[in-house]
Amino acid sequence: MPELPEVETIARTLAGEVESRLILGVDVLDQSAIVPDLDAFRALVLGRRIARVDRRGKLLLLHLQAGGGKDGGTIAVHLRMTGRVLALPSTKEPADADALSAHRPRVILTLSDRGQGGMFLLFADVRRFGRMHAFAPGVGPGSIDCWPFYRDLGPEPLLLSAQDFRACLAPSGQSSGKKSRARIKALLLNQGVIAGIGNIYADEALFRAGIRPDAVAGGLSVRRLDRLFAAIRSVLTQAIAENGSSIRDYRDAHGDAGAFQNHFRAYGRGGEKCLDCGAVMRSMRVAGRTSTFCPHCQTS
DNA sequence: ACGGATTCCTGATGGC
DNA sequence: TGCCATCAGGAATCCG
Repeated sequence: MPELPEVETIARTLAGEVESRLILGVDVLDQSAIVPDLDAFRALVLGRRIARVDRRGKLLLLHLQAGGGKDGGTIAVHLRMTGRVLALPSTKEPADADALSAHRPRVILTLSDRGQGGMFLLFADVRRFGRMHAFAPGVGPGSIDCWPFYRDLGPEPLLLSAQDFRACLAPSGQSSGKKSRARIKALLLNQGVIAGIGNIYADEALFRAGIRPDAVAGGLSVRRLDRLFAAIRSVLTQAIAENGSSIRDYRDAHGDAGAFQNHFRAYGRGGEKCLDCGAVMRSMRVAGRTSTFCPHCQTS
């Protein structure tokens, strides 16, 4: 599933292929893939230039430019489970059509020639959970800054101090004085608390920090939270260096798989032996997700 | 108000 | 071999 390292890898591999190109064509093969509706989406992106590609949390962001270099709004792609964004060079041959449809695209953007031939940007997604959102420039209704999911995203884990990490896990507005019973894994998966962590990297970070996924976050010591923060940074950094984790569907913009799945120590290892102590790894459901941990190495 | 459960989707997988 | 139930999960939404 595309989490922070996967989306970062897609952004990096996509940037070199599409930056500075104009969007000349918008083909929507599945209208449920886009927000807003077809006419509005087309009006927001057609003729715009892709100025820059980057990422915020698990969102892939295409920053657009209008005529005269003015802000042209943003395309935000959320890949959810099985989404892919691919850059495919145009060959100007009739075979192009077959090559594109083999990827089962939901949306195809036809991009301008930059001197080395044209390019297609494909959004494909077998499970159809993902979305491609188009936003108007500036702030105000219809701009990305007013999209609640984007506006309320928590901080980037790789641009955060240990102290700020502890602060964002602390329950906000505890006016009643009641202690939160939220599980640590539920908080890590909550994009409004911290952005970009999904099931894979939550399990991997908790394993490396020696903390059970069902531990109550409010009961963890400062020392253990600092250890968790270090584990999150370490696992995300390593995963980016390995171009992400490809379990089944994930590919970068060139269609290449990542390699961090070969370094999993917790995710998907239920019933197998712990690589640290040899105990049998357990799986349980926490925050609605399968969560795998070592009952010996990880504690509440 | 908080936190858990459900829903949306389709392909892979396992049991019989 | 074929069929059917089960599972995977991010985030919106529903519910106790």
